[in-house]
Amino acid sequence: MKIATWNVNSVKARITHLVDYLKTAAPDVLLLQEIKCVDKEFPHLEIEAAGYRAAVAGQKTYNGVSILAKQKIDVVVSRLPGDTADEQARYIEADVGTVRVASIYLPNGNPVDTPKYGYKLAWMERLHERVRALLKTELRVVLGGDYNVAPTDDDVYDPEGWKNDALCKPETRAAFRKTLYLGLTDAVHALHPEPHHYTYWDYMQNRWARDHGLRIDHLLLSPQAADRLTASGIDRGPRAKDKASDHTPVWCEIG
DNA sequence: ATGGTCGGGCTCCGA
Repeated sequence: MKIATWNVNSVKARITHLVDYLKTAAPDVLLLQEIKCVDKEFPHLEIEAAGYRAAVAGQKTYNGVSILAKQKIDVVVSRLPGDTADEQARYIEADVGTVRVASIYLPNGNPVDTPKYGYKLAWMERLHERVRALLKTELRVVLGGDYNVAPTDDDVYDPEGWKNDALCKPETRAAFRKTLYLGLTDAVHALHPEPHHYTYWDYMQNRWARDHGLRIDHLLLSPQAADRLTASGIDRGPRAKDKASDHTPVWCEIG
């Protein structure tokens, strides 16, 4: 089973690229972030024509996550548990076949001297509790998404320039490690430990052409999923296109 | 220190 994650930066603006990706990469499951539309505006017709079903947790203008799959999707939750007052659509979790998957759009957190950073850290603590509960189930779990965390300096083209950014700050990395060390496996890092494999390149300053990127999109696997991990990678193709998202898909294969 | 680029929805916000 091939499971991929992609922050598309507007599913409507990216529908042609998205359908191209489904046809060429043919993932069994695709986790989307930043779809930037409400449920009723989601391009279901195009997705179905490509042979996929969709579960959507939409939101107007910002955020929004989705799960696409060739087979049936049984949604478990459409918001991250732990704060019923939080309306932001950044988490959807479902069973697809024998795998529990989640599409995660972790808050960016910048600027760090505003409540946005506190929201990020609080959200990460809620995610930690959700992961703890998921690991107790002993299911095959694949948590994919835009984590807005570059786990180490190896994941950043210019660590010194980014050291005070919400994606790289020590508190951010500590919170990420705390959840990882519950027993999750980073599917790309496990098979490709070399530094400087990026998943995101800012639109500004010609960063894609210069490979000035960061690795902030991850697929985190429970032990039961990691035992079956056979391959993983970053597919740079979609980022090279005209009118690309600023992120590119990350994938893994669960045997 | 500034401004560089996108998408959405509207003349600015979030990334």
